[in-house]
Formats: sequence, C-alpha cells, structure tokens
Amino acid sequence: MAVTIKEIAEYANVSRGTVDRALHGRGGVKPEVERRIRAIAENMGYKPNSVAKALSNLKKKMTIGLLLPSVKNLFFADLIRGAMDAKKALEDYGVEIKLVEMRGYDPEEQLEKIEEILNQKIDILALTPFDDPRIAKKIDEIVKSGMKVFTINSDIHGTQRCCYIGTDFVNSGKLAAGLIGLMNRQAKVLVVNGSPQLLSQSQRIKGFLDTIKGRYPGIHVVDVVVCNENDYRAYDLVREKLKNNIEIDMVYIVGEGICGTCQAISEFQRKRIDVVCYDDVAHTKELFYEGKISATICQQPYQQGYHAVQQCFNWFIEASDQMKDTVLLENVIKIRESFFE
Amino acid sequence: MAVTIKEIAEYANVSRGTVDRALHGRGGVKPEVERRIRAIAENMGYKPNSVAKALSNLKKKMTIGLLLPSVKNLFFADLIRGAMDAKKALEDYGVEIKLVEMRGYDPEEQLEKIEEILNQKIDILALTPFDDPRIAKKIDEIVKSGMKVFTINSDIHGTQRCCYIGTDFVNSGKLAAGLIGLMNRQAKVLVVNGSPQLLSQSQRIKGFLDTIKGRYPGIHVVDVVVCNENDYRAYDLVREKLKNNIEIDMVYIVGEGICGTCQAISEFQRKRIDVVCYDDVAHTKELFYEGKISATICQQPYQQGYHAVQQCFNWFIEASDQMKDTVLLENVIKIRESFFE
DNA sequence: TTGAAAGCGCTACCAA
DNA sequence: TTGGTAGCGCTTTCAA
Repeated sequence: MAVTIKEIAEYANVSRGTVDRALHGRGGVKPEVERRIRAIAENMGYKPNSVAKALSNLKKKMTIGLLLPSVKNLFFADLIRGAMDAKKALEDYGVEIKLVEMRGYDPEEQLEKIEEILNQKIDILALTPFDDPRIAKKIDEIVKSGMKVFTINSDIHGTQRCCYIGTDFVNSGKLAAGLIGLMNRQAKVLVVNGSPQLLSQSQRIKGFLDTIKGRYPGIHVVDVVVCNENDYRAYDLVREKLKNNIEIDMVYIVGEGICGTCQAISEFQRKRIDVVCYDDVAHTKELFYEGKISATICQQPYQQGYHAVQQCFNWFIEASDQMKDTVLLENVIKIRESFFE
Repeated sequence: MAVTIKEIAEYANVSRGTVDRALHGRGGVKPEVERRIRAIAENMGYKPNSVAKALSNLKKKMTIGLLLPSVKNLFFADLIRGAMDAKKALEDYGVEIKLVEMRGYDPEEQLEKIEEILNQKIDILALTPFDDPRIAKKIDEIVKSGMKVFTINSDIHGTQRCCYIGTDFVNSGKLAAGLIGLMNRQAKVLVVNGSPQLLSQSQRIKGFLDTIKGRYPGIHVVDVVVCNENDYRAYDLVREKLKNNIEIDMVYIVGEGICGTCQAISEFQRKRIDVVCYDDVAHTKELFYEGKISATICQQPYQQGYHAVQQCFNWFIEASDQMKDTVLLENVIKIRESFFE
C-alpha cells in the first residue's frame, strides 16, 4: 500500500492538515516544519492518491468553455463527439462542458463569441483560434486574468496559451508529397488550395513543396488554384486546368472543394488521375468507393476532442511545472481498403 | 450535482447500506423493498460515482498477469511500454501487473508459463495465445474456474475469453494490396512469408489475395517464399527469386525477415523494387531512410498494451452485460515522411 | 432483513 | 502557526 498523508503525519508528529498545507505550500506553516515534512514525504516516497483527491474535490465542478467553428461542419462534429465522450468519462470527476459554436472564419465574430462564452462562468477556455493578431491579443488578456486557455486543431503562435492539441500541418503536407511520390515519381500535379490565408493550408503547402524539392525532383507542380473552400468554384477551376494542361495526372487538394474537384475529374475521361486530399468527411467514403480518391490524410478529429478535454482536466487538477505544451495527433493515411472490407 | 445513494436512502426511508445492497443485488433485502428502491433509483436517474467507488475499493488491489512472447522482441517491448504506462495511470486505483515473458512459439512452453503466472495470485490473465487447441482448452478451464482472460495482439477462436485487444489481420493484408495497387497496378509481386502456421500471417495473405483478385486483377503474384522468420533465409530466398524472375518489381513481406529481404534487394541493382512490410521495429526507420522500404503497416503495439490494461480494469470494476468483446486498433500506414522531417 | 457507522485518502474550515 | 474534524460517495462490517 502506498504512503498516505496520515502516515506522514504520524511519523512527523503533526496533524494531517499541517502535512497537507506543507506539501502544497498553502502557507501558514513554520518554514522549518515545512522543510522537515517535505523531507520526510520525499523520503517515504509519498505520491498523492489522485482518486482520493478527486473525490475530495468533487464539489468544485470544472467547466470547460469550448468554442469551435463547427456549425454545419462534419469534421468538428467528430471532434465534438470526442470531447463529449471524454466528458462522459470524466463526469464523475465533476467535468462539465459549455459548447459555443460559430460558423466561418471571421475574427471579429470570434471575438464576440469569446466574450459570450466567458460570461458563462467557465474555468477553462478551449478554442480553435483564427490566426489573427486581435485573437492573439485577446487570448493573452484572458491568460493574464488567470484563466487557462487551450488551442485545438489550430494553434496561434506567440501567445501564452497552455497547450495545443492538434496535428502538425507541415508534416501532413510532407506526407502528401510522399504519397504522390510513391504513386508516381514523375507526377504532374495540380494543387487545389482552399484558402491561402488559413495557416493550416499554407503550412501544408510549405511541407509539400519542401519535400518535393528535396526528395522528389521528378514531380512537377503544374499549377496552384484557389477555390475559396467552394465546391462549385473548385469544379470550374479544375475543369479548366485539366482541359488546358493535359499532362496533369495527379491532383492534390489542400482544403475543401473535394467533391467539386472529383466531379470535374470524373467528367474528364482522357486519362487516370489520382487524387490526394485531407480528412474523412461528408462524401469521402463514397468517393473512395467510386475510385475517385486514392488517398486521404486524416487529422483524427475525434481524438483531438477527446485529448483536448483530457488535457484541460489534467491541467486543472495539477498544473505542475512540466505539463505538455503540445499534444500532437498523428496524421493518418487512409486508402480505399481502410474503409471497405 | 448527481444523485447519490444517500439521497435515494432518504427518499426511500431506508439506510444507505440497504440501498447499496438492493442496487447491487447483494442479497439480504426483502424482494419487495428491493424492487421499490430499484424503481426509485431508476426514477431519480441514479448513476454510481466511479471515483467514490474506486476510493472505497482501494484496499482490494487488482493484479493483472501479463504473459507475452516478448523476450528480445522490440514489438512487444513497445506493447509492454504501453501496458506499463496504463498501469501508472491506474496505479491510484490499485492496479498491479505481473509480467511473465517467454520466447518463441512453442505451445507446450506457453502452457508451462501459464501455470507459472497462475501461481502468482493474479486476478486477471492477459496473454498473447498461440493458436493451438491445447492453449484454447487451457483458457476455457481458467475461465471456468472464475478468472477473466483477455487476449492481446492475437486472438484464439472458440474460447470463452472476455475480450480481444489487437488488430484485424485480414484488413492489414487488404491494406497491403491497396498500397501496392496505388504504387503499381501491374505490379509483379514476390511474397515473403515468415511462418505460414501463424494465424496472423495466413490471415494477412488471405486479405491480400482476396483484394488483389477482386480489385487489382493486373497485379500478379510471382511467387511466395517462406523464410521461417529468419533474415538469412530471407536473404537467400529473395536473392535467388530476384535472379530468376527479373519481372519482380514489388516485394510484400508478411512477417519477419525484413532486413534480409532488403539486403538482397539492394544488392540486386537491375531495377527499382518497392517493399511493403509490417510494423515499425529494429531497423525499420533506417531502412526507410535509405529508401529500401516504401510503406509499412503498423499494429500500434503501444496502444494495444495500453488498451489491454484499460480493458482489464474496466471489466474488473464492473463486468456489465455489454462490455466490449473486441477492441480493434487501426492498422496505420506509414511512409518515409511519417518518420522524417 | 435492516440500520448504523467506520473507513478509503485528501481537502477545507474552524477553533485554538 | 497548528490541530481537529467534517465531509466527498461508496463499500463493508457489526449489531440489532
């Protein structure tokens, strides 16, 4: 049986209360006594029992404010599912979640939503921040006011946030390059970018181009088009590019616009064109089934949600010196056989 | 705040002890009273608090006997790491692990080791069973004696084991076929089998062949060789096959023998040959770095170990009717860029 | 068949 | 600056 506070108290000839105060530096203990108790605890190999601690702290609920750009977004629906499952697993510890959803990528709107969620008596803020200096500033204000802030799925640099839970976008770009390299070392690639101003996508493209330059010099990027995350725009753009650049045999879709792109490709009957894209959403499975996508690189949204809540909880119960600054979920490559028997 | 036993007791005008006995069917409660208490609990939406329960049960340690063919095996070293991390996370709940390691695949030896581990006062047995009727019989005996048995990494059919934690080997064979199909729809494949009598490998080959037949008719299996999990044997066999079958441009390694196979290939200078294999062990990373492997399909050993301990714990604290019969870890595809920046 | 009460290990509050 | 004690929710034991 592990060492308990009670045992330390007996050994040190003080009360359990004093031991508790000493070990947690709550003050009100004579420095000399505190040192002695600390030494004894160290010596006996004391490790607080987290279950007892949790039970004792049950009264204090911990509420996580979760702010996500998730309206009508299947990726974030998965993420929320993960968060809610984690919440269920931690319910007995008193964990609660207040979810605020928004749509689109407007920093001003996000600032408003942040205010809204802060008004709901939360203990921790977890959000997917937009890459904007106003948001960064707001986050630092919140942290300064004493609240912990966690970033999910997308990080924001130069702030005092506690921890980022998400993937490495540069790496996911490299993976795309590697997959294309495996399929065809002489590939002629059309890149379909969703929105260049999104950090995630620019990082992917950076990783992609770096890897091609360094390791697959035979691969040629024919063109890069921007579809503004819109399927119809993607459809038009890809159709035109395919018509005018018959050498294209590979399409790399960096953001949304997957359905539109695939539609344009399947109408273009001249040759086989492989598609590499991201995530597993809406029609991904169907497109694999029809052979329109060759590979997709997934961000594990469910895991992101689950781990985010888990991390918030960990920080809440003990914000020790060496907590994780980053929890990186692996980029998972999926092919047709990942989905079908 | 959630409903507690105390509240139910007050409402029902009985003591907390009676409520506990009634809800858990511990006996010694008048059937009529028990029904009434049950109804009230149901009505109030009672859900026992797992933290309090755990604290209360702290005295009873739970010891998992873990029997693995892990001597000098890096794959299982990872698995053990996962199990130990899970144990550390559950230490405060009183979880202990007794590890017994063995080497090789001899059922008789495994029977002995099972006896050895049973003598150590364990509450639960978790093992990687060999696919042998004697082992199956032994497992059923153990289960009949009242102990729960879990299978890790490799299942054994037709037994009363509680839960299998591992991957789907048929699927991992299908994935190999899919990857090869992406790289070259006309591939001429040499299959290097480790040991045909291992269920895992025969299942992989089954999945592989099924998928090729159904979906990649252009792929041709030139030959299947058996290297008995031995690198030197693999080296000899592959070297000879490459010499005599110059059309081979793809090698699918189903079990061990990766280093030997790669060595033979790199000595064979005539053309580019892609390699698809399993797991991430010993020299995998190095071989990727040198470009000798194109893709590997990983079983997530760490996760297997972690989830195994977690599942044992879940079953131990409440063996409800609908526990999971299987925990399937995903087969994870890795390529060069999964390992290097 | 039931009630009462003593823990499990930790926190927090009040009194000294 | 300390000690004492009452919980947190559940289990278990002893008496009644």
